[in-house]
Amino acid sequence: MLINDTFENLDLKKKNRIINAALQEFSEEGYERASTNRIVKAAGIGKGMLFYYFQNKQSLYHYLLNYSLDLTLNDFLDRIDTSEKDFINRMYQIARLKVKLFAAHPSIMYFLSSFMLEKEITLPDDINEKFHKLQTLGYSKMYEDIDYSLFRQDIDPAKAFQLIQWSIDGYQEELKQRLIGKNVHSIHFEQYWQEFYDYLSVLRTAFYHKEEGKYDNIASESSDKEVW
Amino acid sequence: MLINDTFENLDLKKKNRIINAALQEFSEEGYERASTNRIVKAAGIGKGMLFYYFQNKQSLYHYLLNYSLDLTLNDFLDRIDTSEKDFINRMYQIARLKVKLFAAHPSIMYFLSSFMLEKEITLPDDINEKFHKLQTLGYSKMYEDIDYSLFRQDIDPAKAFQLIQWSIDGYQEELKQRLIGKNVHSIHFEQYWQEFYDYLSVLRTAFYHKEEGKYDNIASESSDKEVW
DNA sequence: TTTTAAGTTGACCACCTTGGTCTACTAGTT
DNA sequence: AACTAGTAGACCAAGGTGGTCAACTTAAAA
Repeated sequence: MLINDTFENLDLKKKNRIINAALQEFSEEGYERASTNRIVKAAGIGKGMLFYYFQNKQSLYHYLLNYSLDLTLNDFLDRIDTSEKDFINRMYQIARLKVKLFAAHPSIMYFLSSFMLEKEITLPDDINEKFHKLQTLGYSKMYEDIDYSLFRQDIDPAKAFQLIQWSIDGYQEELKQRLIGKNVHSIHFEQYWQEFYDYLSVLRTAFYHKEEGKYDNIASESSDKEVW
Repeated sequence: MLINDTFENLDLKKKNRIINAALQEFSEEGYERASTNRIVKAAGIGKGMLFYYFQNKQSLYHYLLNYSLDLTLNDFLDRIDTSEKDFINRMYQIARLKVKLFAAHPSIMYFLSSFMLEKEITLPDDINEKFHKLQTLGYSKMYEDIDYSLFRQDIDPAKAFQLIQWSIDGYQEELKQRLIGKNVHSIHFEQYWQEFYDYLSVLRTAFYHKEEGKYDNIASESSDKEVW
């Protein structure tokens, strides 16, 4: 992946400039159309250096992918608290982590999305394995140890799972569209979390059986100090 | 758009070969990256002919877009029956029309999806107007004249609308993923409509207030003779 | 101070693809 | 025979590609 450790020992600002320039180029253009010329230009380094750090374009791509997967594991999956047995609460928690991750590392998230759309990419075994392990882990972190007894008894819980999942995905997707182009720092996330919370309340009413007053306060992690 | 009517008077098979080759190329590659060389090759015509029919690449694109919008209006929007006041039934009807359209003209649907993702496209006024009229019409065909009284009274109908909408979109998206690469004629649509129907039943149970037995048979258009 | 080595640059290369033109050709009609 | 609409594809200048390499700078070692 890397020719030597020159790149890893680089000044952190420079290193990040290069990584971000590359992530952005690859996610906007896809692997094939991505231009190493534009990458070095955006990163503010000479063309030669890129190929001094990385053997070729492909190595660079693999490096970025590996880097992104590691970050997803550490900053997202490993932080999901599976002791939360309420499915809707679990989803709420995951949504917050997702948004947090997106706000902190947007270019990485865009890069991973674009990677998922690539068709003709072949990966070295180790990265491929890492990727699939992550997928499996993600799946279990979402669905394992859920308390089925909360669901209405006249509804198939598996179907309820799916419908709730799709609803949340739909909301997130729409929110993404609505926020496109806005400056991340100018967004008042509170307001959107409130809106999201309202939708979750409706889902609770619709899919759980009634237990008056039990879930008035959904945000168990309300000790959060961040704005979003 | 067209230089003269030579293209419209073309042998229908040839005309469709060209249209489909172009639709496919544009949807797979996007406007900029699409190659007129590949289009003529796939269509089995000489390079010269494309520019004999169309002034340039842009004219061709505009022609295709106009063509696709017309078809969407005639084969989809105009066929939505707004006398159906039940939101879930309306959505069911729309889903069937969508799938029908997709099966009959997949390349057009892919083309329109890809067009929606284009960022730097500017359209001539007439096409732009047609596009926006279609959007408005589509919106009203989906949400106009819906019977709110069917919804549970402890749930905000606007939110229920959205959640049902997102659920259906989610199902369709997942189905698309599952069916990717399969031969369209080998698919047993019956089975998927049944599955879809089951999800809609759940949504009905969750979001409508109880009226025993009233909606056992959702498919009012069960006189359909088609396989799907 | 001199030598060596690591880090860095961008001009350069051979190659490929692009949208569009134009000459030459065919086939059918007058 | 003359004309014309339809057709093909070689050709063009322009511009981009991933990758190389000789030349240069900087800094540490001897």
